Amino acid sequence: MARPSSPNRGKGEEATAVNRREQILEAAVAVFAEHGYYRATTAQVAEQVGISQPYVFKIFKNKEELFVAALGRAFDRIVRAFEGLETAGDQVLREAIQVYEQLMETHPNEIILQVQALGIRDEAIRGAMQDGMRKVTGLVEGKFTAAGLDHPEVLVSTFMANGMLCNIAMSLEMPELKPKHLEQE
Amino acid sequence: MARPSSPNRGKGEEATAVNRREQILEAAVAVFAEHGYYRATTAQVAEQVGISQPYVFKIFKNKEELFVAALGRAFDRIVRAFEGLETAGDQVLREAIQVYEQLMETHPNEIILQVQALGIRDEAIRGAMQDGMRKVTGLVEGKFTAAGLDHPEVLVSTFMANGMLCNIAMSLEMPELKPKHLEQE
DNA sequence: AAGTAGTGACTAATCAATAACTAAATCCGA
DNA sequence: TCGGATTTAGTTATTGATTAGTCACTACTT
Repeated sequence: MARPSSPNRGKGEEATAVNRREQILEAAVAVFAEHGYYRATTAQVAEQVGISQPYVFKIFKNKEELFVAALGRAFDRIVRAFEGLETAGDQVLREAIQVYEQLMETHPNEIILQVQALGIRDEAIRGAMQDGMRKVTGLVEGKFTAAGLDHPEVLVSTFMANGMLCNIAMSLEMPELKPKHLEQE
Repeated sequence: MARPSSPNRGKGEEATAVNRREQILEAAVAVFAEHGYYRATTAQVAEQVGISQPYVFKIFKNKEELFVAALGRAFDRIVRAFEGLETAGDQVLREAIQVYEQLMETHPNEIILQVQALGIRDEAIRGAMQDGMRKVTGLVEGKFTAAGLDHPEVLVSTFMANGMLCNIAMSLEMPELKPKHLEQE
């Protein structure tokens, strides 16, 4: 009784394992962001995709692996976004902020996921979080250095601190917490 | 069969409801910090205090209330610490940093608790977190203003951002993430 | 006939929360 | 000052719900 709703589907949306994986990940991001890792259930993820709950476990070994994959996806997007930075001089800083602000608007759930991962006491999840943070920090430092900025380490640290405060402001729904700079927009 | 281990206890440690409450809160901070809100069990908290699991529910209505109380305790300590700030001029900034660093050393579990609370999707807990953040931000802004600093809002925002990055660095066990300032220690 | 994509039914474990109880301390009126 | 009532501090036993994860199966497709 596979795919009862589409006995002859369009060629663009074959139900391959690969795009099921993507669908599940997308649903997982939304469900985890809404309810948190522990309260979110695999049944909710399955429901959002329109598959049965056990099928989730055919694609992902367990819930932890699903979360780690969803988190990895979120970090991949950030990395891809920052990889686009090419501007030289201190204009790169403004551009980096803009890129991140764009990301927060288009993929808020992936930001929420990160904030959640900060506090989850689970080896695999913490490991994924450490990896992600290291990648982002390293990448941004490379871009700041390439742009010829002085004290890139300090600037990256400040950038990360303000980025994190943005994430937190969003997660807590406290817009007043968002970073305030001297240069007003 | 109450208090089987101490039929005649020392007068300094009467098992009143009030100090049981304190004992439970202290254990809760430790247990929540180690395992996270959802993985931590009320049985673990009880065990650490040396009481039965159901007794926890005689003192706290439910697990959520226990966590909220533990979180409140953590914020109270931060507030008390910052209330001590009296220095004038931009020296107050250095002092604030020092006070917070002291706190992180003496009460790391309360810091971990806060990072966890950032990501917990629960109305009461989020509310407590918002309250705490507002109190701290307001208090620090008052102190910075009283010290005669220019642009206190910007300085507070930067201070909070760096403080949060410290918290995150601790929670993720990534010391390399700690804020880097220009003025080296 | 073999692989791919999927399901329905179930289970095993975990845990917050409750109910029903007891043992000691303290109070208090005759 | 004796002994019953009440309060305080705690316990044991249990349960009700939830939910990750498994198993055995089916139906298309190639």
